[in-house]
Amino acid sequence: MPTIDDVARAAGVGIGTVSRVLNDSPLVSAALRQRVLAAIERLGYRPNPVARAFASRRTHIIELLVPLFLGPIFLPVLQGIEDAVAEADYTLLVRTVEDREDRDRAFERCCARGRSDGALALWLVPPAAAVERFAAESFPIVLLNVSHPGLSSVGVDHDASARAAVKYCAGLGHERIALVDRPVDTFDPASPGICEIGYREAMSSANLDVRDGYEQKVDLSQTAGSAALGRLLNLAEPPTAVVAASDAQAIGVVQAARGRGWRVPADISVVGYSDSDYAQFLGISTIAVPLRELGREAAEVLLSAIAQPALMPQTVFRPGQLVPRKTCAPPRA
Amino acid sequence: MPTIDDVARAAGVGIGTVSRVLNDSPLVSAALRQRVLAAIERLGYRPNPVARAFASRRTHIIELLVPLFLGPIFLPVLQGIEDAVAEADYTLLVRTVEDREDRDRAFERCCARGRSDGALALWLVPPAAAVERFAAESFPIVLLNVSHPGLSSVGVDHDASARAAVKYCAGLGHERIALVDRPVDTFDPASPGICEIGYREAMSSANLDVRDGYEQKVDLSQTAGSAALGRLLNLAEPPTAVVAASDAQAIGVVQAARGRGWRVPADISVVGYSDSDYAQFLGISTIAVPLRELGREAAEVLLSAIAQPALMPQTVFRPGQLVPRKTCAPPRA
DNA sequence: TTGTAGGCGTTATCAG
DNA sequence: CTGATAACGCCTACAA
Repeated sequence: MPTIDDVARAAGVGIGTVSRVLNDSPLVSAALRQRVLAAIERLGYRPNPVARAFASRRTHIIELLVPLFLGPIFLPVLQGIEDAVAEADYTLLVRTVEDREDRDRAFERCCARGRSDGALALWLVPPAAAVERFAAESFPIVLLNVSHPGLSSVGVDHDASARAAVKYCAGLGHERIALVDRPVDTFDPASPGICEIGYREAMSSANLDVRDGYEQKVDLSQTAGSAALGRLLNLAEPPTAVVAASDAQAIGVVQAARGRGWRVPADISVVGYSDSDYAQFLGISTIAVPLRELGREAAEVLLSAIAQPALMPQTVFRPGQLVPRKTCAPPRA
Repeated sequence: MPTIDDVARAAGVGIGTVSRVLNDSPLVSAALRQRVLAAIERLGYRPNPVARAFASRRTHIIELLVPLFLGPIFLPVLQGIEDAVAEADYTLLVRTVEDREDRDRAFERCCARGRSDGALALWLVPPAAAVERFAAESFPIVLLNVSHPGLSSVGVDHDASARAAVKYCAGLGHERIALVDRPVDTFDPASPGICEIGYREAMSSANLDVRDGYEQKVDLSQTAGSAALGRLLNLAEPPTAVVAASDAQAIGVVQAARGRGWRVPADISVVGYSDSDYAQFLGISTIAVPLRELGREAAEVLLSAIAQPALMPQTVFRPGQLVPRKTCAPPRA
């Protein structure tokens, strides 16, 4: 492997010049630039990224913390991130997170200054210790679809989504509308639900009661959705419509309902969240979320934070949009 | 950020000793090790990964080349890779590939010695130029679900899968069995189909004719599956069963069939490939592929190649397994 | 505009 | 076992 020295020698210039050419510095005469470029070509020289990172203290790498529960919505988000990152000549380091321990470890390591120039955490609440370190080392981090005081974040307005879903069901004539929510912090069941505020607001402004047990708070999985519906149907006055916090939950709800002999949407209506491929295939009414755009924007915010370390934390909220399909209908008379 | 020098000074030892402690070298007395560890703790020292990589010529990073068309099967594979990689204290660098150009660029860059210690390419045929460079620089690379002479690869035995699918349909009584295949090289439609050999073998050993137009070769998408079925149904003697090279294709086939008023499986049977979540939800009969294991094994092969550069290329084949569900039935009398 | 020298934080190779 | 010291390949003043 040729080094910058070999190139310099071959081109009959100093390594400074080669370095400048490599970094598109304007401080090189056209003639020398040509000679250097030719030498690079001739030798098949490729600058060593690690050495560059070491010397410049810039890895050109962004870390991505990805929980596995994202399922089918991960790919669109990843695409969006790539869209932004590719232009900036950055590369992605991915850490997958399966449980709480993973998450903490990932956040722990991710701040290893030098490993990357910044991090993007998807659907993940950072532990307090990590947040402190980020601040202390002014390590740029952007949260996606979660927010945290003092940190940049890009996400959907969950409460607005919940309001839209409830309003839609109420508009169809439903009065007993339940919520299958998820904790803000996936790994802390005790944390508040992401949609509960919006749900309550919408219920109250539609003059509807939030009955006991109508707020289920479970994880994003299909199984959890099924279980939640089971509990809902055991209520004295079971709901006629269910607003879920993920498409997977909604699918679980639909399956559990059918398993009990309820027809969807004739006997019960269901609204999912995200508009994943599943929702499309299965015809689940849902709230579409601009996943690819979200990914792109989050990456852009992070990249600008890297470029201008003094930047204040930014917060971007995007609206979701209701997509009526086949799982919602007026309640039975 | 404290450096190794700070630690050495704080512990009253040389940096060599600190380095040895960091790398679990046995050549340190228990006493000194304790002192060093204490100093590390006290200073909150964290070794700089880039400096380490630079000095040791080991990045502890593995690159992953991921085509976007993988869809829902990417996550299980990624999990498997993580399973293996996590133990070895490696990290993943991900490059997504959307089209042929992306692929070539990804393979081009991925060999930038120093960026990573090795690469894992999923469902991707490497361009000849890249293969040459890998050989020249003895850069470790493992192909997943694709094979290439001289390179390690881990994958499913596609021909065996096709044989199993055809045999299953034939066993149900089908005689007009068509194949919706995919090119070995996704970005080269002219390359042979991954399943065609197995398909032909199975047809011939079941004494069935491969009629004109019965071998469709398209991309992995649902749309492509629909289109292929359209062509199949326009044939003078349309098939009564279709073996597909992906679940997405199979779903497309089902949708197109229903769109034409054909019932599945009453009028036409369909077998998918991979056993993705989609296939489970939608009840598509398919060939299950051990995706997570595949990912783990591929990563393991790569890690061992990194550890022992002299190792010969390895090839691992795993069988798929037929999962009967709701899209196959005997043909109409 | 260009070349030179110093430094980035570790690892690894030596003597001791 | 331990401590200097020389790489590692590149960037970046600084001097020319």
